[in-house]
Amino acid sequence: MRADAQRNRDKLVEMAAQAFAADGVDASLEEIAKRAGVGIGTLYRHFPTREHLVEVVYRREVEGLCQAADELARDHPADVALELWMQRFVDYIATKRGLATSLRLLLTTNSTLFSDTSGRVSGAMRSLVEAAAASGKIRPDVDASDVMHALGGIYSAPNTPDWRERSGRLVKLLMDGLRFGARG
Amino acid sequence: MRADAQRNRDKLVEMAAQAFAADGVDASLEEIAKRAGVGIGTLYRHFPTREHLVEVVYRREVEGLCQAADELARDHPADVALELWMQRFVDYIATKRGLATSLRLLLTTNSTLFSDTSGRVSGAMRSLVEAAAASGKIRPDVDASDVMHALGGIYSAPNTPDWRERSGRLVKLLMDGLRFGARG
DNA sequence: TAGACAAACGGAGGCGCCTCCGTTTTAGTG
DNA sequence: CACTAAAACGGAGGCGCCTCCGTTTGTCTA
Repeated sequence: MRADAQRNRDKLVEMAAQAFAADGVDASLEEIAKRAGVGIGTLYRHFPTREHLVEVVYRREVEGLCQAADELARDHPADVALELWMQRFVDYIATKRGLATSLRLLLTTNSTLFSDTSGRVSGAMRSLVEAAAASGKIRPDVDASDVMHALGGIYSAPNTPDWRERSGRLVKLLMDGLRFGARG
Repeated sequence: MRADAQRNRDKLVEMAAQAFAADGVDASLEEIAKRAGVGIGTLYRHFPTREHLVEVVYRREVEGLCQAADELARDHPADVALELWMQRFVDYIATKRGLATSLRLLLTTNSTLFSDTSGRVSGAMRSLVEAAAASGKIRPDVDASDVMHALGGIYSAPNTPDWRERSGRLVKLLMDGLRFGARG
């Protein structure tokens, strides 16, 4: 791929991520192209349909989330890393919710998308939880899938305006529970 | 509702059914309005979104299918009625397949749609099967849900060009199996 | 039957989608 | 460097979506 093509593609994905986050999946593609500083034709060459673009943005989101797990684990104590990551997980769910309509269509078409991403995310959570348990920062008798399950509450809430705040409190509460009775 | 409004609404649904069958859910709404002899504004007043129109067309399709069961039962021997109805069921699946994308969205939004329609359809099949079994035209040791299950094959085939022919043969084969060992 | 008014009609206009193709840029070659 | 072919760019144009509002029609009352 030519250097300019790569640059434009990256810029398009970047702008699309912002636009989808701000305006939902129905954000104007022409606006996205304009903000990326390219013509609409260029956008369509890279991404033949809106769904293609949504998928790339979504995979990028998942990628960022998983990469953050590694960085947080490197830069913070294990329990703090877990908490920060879960707060970021809330953001991820928010964007996933925004992309839901398109994702539903994608998931029925491209079945690898779901298995790819859900595997990656739960893997990231697992390693954070196990590291925290091993270091004694949280109680040892918890399983990563239990924690994931406990986070399930953030899915259920409708799009209330205070959803983010409530989800943040849910994470803190969960962390308190996890730290209770820890060795460290 | 004013008489002219009712007339226009009926005409719109009629034309929409034809258009969706011919061109899929992406059929032009402006074309549908034109063929119904009304302006595009009238279409949008009756059906604020494409999905509203799809839902009404779909319910109408289900309605017609269930009503056909009664009529066929009245006008034909029980086994013939069952066979004719299953042939019509194939058409129904074909249109349902065509509307699939929109229906998927509708089903997640309006949960009564699925329970309403699938209940009605399986009820119609049940009464046809039971009547045929009771009259001795087909073997008595079959359950309506088994027959429905046997028809499952018509779902699986991708949109091959000969799908309709193959489904028709499937129905005939199934009927032969049902008639085998019947009293009458 | 005339008159009034609520309800329905219809299409112009503005916007986004997407295709198509002439123009520009890049990377490789002599 | 100059040249060239391949690749990428960009935006005009055509089409469908949907809203908005001035016009028409049906229905009810006197």
